[in-house]
Amino acid sequence: MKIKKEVTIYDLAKELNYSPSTISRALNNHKSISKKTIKLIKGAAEEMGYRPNNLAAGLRNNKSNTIGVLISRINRPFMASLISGIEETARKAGHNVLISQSNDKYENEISNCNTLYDSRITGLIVSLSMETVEMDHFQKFVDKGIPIVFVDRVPDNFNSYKVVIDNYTAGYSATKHLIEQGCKRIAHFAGAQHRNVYRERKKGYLDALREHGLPIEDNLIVHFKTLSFEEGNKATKKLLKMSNPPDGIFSANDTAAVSAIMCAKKMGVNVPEQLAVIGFNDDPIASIVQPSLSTVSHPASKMGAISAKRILDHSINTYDTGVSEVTVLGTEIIARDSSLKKAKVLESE
Amino acid sequence: MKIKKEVTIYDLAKELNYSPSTISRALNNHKSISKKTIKLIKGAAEEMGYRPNNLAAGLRNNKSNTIGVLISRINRPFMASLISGIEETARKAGHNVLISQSNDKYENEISNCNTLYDSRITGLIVSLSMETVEMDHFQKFVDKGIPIVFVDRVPDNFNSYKVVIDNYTAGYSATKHLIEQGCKRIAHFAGAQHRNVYRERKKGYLDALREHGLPIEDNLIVHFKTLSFEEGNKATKKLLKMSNPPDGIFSANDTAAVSAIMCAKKMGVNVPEQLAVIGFNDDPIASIVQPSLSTVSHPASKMGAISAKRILDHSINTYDTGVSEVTVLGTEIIARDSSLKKAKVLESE
DNA sequence: ATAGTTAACGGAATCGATTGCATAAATTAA
DNA sequence: TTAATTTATGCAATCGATTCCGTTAACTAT
Repeated sequence: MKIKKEVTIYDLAKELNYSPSTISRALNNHKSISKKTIKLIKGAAEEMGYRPNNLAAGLRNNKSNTIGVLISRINRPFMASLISGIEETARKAGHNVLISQSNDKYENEISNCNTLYDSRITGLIVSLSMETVEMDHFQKFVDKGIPIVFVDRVPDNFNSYKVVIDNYTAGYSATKHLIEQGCKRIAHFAGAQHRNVYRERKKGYLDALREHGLPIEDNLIVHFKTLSFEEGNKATKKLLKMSNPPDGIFSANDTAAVSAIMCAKKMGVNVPEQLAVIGFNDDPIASIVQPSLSTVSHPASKMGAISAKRILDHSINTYDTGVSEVTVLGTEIIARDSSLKKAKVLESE
Repeated sequence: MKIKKEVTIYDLAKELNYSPSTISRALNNHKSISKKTIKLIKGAAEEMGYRPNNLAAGLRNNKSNTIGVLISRINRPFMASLISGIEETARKAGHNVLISQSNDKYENEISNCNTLYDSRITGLIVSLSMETVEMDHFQKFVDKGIPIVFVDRVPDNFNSYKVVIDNYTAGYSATKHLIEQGCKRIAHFAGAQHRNVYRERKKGYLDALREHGLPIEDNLIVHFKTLSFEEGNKATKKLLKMSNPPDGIFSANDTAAVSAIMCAKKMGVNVPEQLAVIGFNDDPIASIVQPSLSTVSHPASKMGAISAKRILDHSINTYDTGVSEVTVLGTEIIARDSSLKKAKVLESE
């Protein structure tokens, strides 16, 4: 097959008897080109099927109008929504989005970091892998003045833009919600404690117990590796087999929370009467499981949009490496059937 | 803050007293450079923090080692898995992935198409928007010999690579499954008929009815716009209020199927005894809803991997525009509680 | 020992768009 | 009418990597 030759500004220049400079300026609406000429050139460009070469422009300007995204996994509801928010915002501003997933491996994060750097991205949006502790691989971005926005799973020891939710308050509120429903012995499904999100949620849980005069029992706090369905099942079974089992569970994610509900049902434990459950994220499964899962909703798409905006707004002038600008978004307790003991009581009256 | 200067092959050349050509060749393991020199140069490159500039290389070679992805929405389980598969495969081959979503709008699809083209992507992977009928916006890729892989939602009138599942057989099997479970009056939740996937699934449904001697009733076939939860609810309510309601539903997606189950339960209709339900996609909600939803599983991630491989394997030499190379993947019926009447009967014996 | 090969490397053009610095023409000011 | 601006455009360097042609120098074969 024949492969059509690329139409460049030089072709346009030759065709229209203008210099490439004029063509370039016209296409970019440069003020020193008359409106007449601009219209003429743009018309011809359209007609001749001219399409700008971003690689050439990018090389010249040393930037690619591309936002890099580095996350653990795409196929999680939260992450998919996050990316969706990033993509929408970026595209409206004429930017592209490069994605890469670390699969929660430190090594992959480093290698993806480099690849994204090599593409001369305008900025980087990161949600850290489960394993990441060292942050050296991000330094080259800082050195070059390329903005980094950490989202959700953010580092403690690295100054940069950050977009997070108030995990502490969310954990506190979720726990308080269970307490208000009459729970006295609340278990917690905790995630990896070196990741801010899980650590903060747990802190909120602990403080809520303390401030409401409830005892903290270590054997009611289960530390998960991945907060998976299987892990949740196992943990729930173990908890419910205790001589004095908990009457509530605050899970750091929905997956484990749903598994708890299903496990409890299978074991003949009533939810929420005997065991109230609240999760985190408001995944689609939360509203489908029965009883429907109370949870903490996470403005994922909005977080993506804000992160992208941070990059787009970033200007070399105002940027200062030493500063850590943190955006904290609010969350919302979604009270569904899995925790509403009181409502149930009222209902049956 | 100070912004570090980029380290280029020229810097390496000056530092090591080699020409840029040699540096370039060494970094690419060119055979005409001695192993000693390669080791020396690569060592220095590492030490000086050299990182290749993909924009420059891309401009020179007129390709960016980047795969473009154009889909309707990222935050759908199927799509997220698809992208995940693409990303993994692409990255292993040293390629990047640019994503863009059309939100099912024809206009967005066109504009995203252009933007991706401008980035000189190596190949394009597309799942068509709901609205798309005209295919002109893809022509420029063909003209330039850039491979396009259509996935899942593919065009009828455009020759290219295609990666799909056998929707007809899947629809046939799903319907047959309901018939085998004893259903006599099976309804169908159909999607937009100008999209191959929904059209084929319906065809399979119709043929299964015919071949099993069941009548086709037009009022049991509901055409959806988006197969949403709300639409599903409305449709189910209407069906179940009929004087002789259906005893089975084959839904073209899981969302609508789940809504049918929940609606039926609310109306006091037993699933699967009075109404057997089977969906499509095997979304996470399918195994969570109760009774759990029987469905057709879709190898989303694998489809992504295959699509990416198609692009990577593509060589200008073997490519011919006139040919349409279609890869058809198999699906699997996942029989869960929402359709297993017989198993239930056996269980209660 | 001499022609013929091969190994190892350098020169310089090239990819396409951008932009600082000229320049010519047109307009305005004085 | 002439100098001073303003307007519209062109020239040529530049971004960083690649690659087609050389060119040496070392090596091999006869």
